[in-house]
Amino acid sequence: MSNDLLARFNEQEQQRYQKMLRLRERGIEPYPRRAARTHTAQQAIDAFTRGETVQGARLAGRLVSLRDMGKLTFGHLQDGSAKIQLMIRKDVVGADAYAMLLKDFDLGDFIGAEGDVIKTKTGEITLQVARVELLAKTLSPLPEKWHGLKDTETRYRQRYLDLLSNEEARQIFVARSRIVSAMRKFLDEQGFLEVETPVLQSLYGGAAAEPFITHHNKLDQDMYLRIADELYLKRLLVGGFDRVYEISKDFRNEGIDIKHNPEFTMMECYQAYGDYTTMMTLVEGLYAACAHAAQGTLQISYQGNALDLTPPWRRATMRDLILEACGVDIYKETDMTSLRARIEELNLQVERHPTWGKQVDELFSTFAEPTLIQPTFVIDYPEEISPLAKKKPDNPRIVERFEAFAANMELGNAFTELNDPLDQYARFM
RNA sequence: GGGCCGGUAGCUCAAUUGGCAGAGCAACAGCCUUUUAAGCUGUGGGUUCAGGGUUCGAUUCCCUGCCGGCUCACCA
Repeated sequence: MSNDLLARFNEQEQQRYQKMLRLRERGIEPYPRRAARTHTAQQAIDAFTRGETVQGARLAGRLVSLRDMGKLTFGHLQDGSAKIQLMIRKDVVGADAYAMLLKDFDLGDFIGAEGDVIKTKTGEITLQVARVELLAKTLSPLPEKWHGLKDTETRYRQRYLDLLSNEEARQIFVARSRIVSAMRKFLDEQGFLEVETPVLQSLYGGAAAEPFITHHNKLDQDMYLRIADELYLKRLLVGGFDRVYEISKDFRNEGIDIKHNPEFTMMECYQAYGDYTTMMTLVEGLYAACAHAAQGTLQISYQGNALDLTPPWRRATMRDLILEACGVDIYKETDMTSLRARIEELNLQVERHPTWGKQVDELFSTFAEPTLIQPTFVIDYPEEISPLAKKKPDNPRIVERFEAFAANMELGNAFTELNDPLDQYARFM
């Protein structure tokens, strides 16, 4: 090791380095090539719980706690599946191995442990260790065990530390993976074809957001990272596919907060020959499948709210929701003058907007949206704020569009696609 | 981008009016055969985010910058 690198080590890293050298001097390779393992921690626990006798199980993972009681030591080993207690007795593993464990192993080291699964007198399922081995010596100490890692910068920039010390972070990764996989399975079974469309686009569209700009050197041309997949997916319908979807990373050069990230994942799907009621059925079924996969139930708890995702979800028109929430009937106040008059008559505290459609949307988000806790399809939006949706047959000011809400959060957006080229042309003139 | 708050030991946090920079966990040396935030005794560990200013003296007050949190705007 160069002196440069050694000098950068802090006290604890120096100590761990010395332990590693000691192990090597005794002929123990601190970084062996592979580890034989017969069970993950979860598999060992599950097998024992089922009543099976688990003997000579070989586990591998990080040593995450150690409680030395003299001739007996307890600890925990954590692998990708779970955490399991280790019980290490000096008289079982032998004096040399026991001393090595206590002197030269550190929290955070990857170790292999072989033994029988038992239950201690406090009832915890535990590996009674007959043999331990080092799988990889770590030089950096782990974050503190009790308070855990809280510094947000470290949690985000060194996500591996967050995963190691915060169980919730692990759970979120697992839930996310199950959700994405349930989404694929559900859509595949419904006859959708998964596709990938361009991330680098010469013209961006499908949403109203600032793009990230990059440059193609050989073409000497600026390109944009996509802000949405919509336009390319629709072209696949034109090309003859009836049902397509894409799970994609998209990029928006906008503000960052708890619900917004410049780089984010979304799913878009398009289905021919149906309308927005078809999509509502699809969406509630999709959420139900994802919730079942991630939580095993459709009764979920989110930020203090008990949510029931069981289909069918409530459907309510934007008009009725606004009327209930603040007493304005947007089907009566159909122009800016009468809408403003009604708002002033009721003395509503609401931000002003230049057009009727935007003013209606503002009334909705100010008064109606906060009331939407249980899953709800808000249907029938103003045409002005939905330029790609088909108009209602009986009301040209309103289009067949919905947004799904739950726990005051938007879950999705869809509409009966406008496929009349003359109407579409007229709307952009 | 605006406003407010913050950055101190490996981690989580203290530090009175500007006056020797501390605790718990982690680490190190010990004791302990049923612990699980184990317990007990002892020890070491600091460029107080960076740079500048005021002062006899700055973690503390002022300025600039960097990074983060909350919030408003934008966006989904």
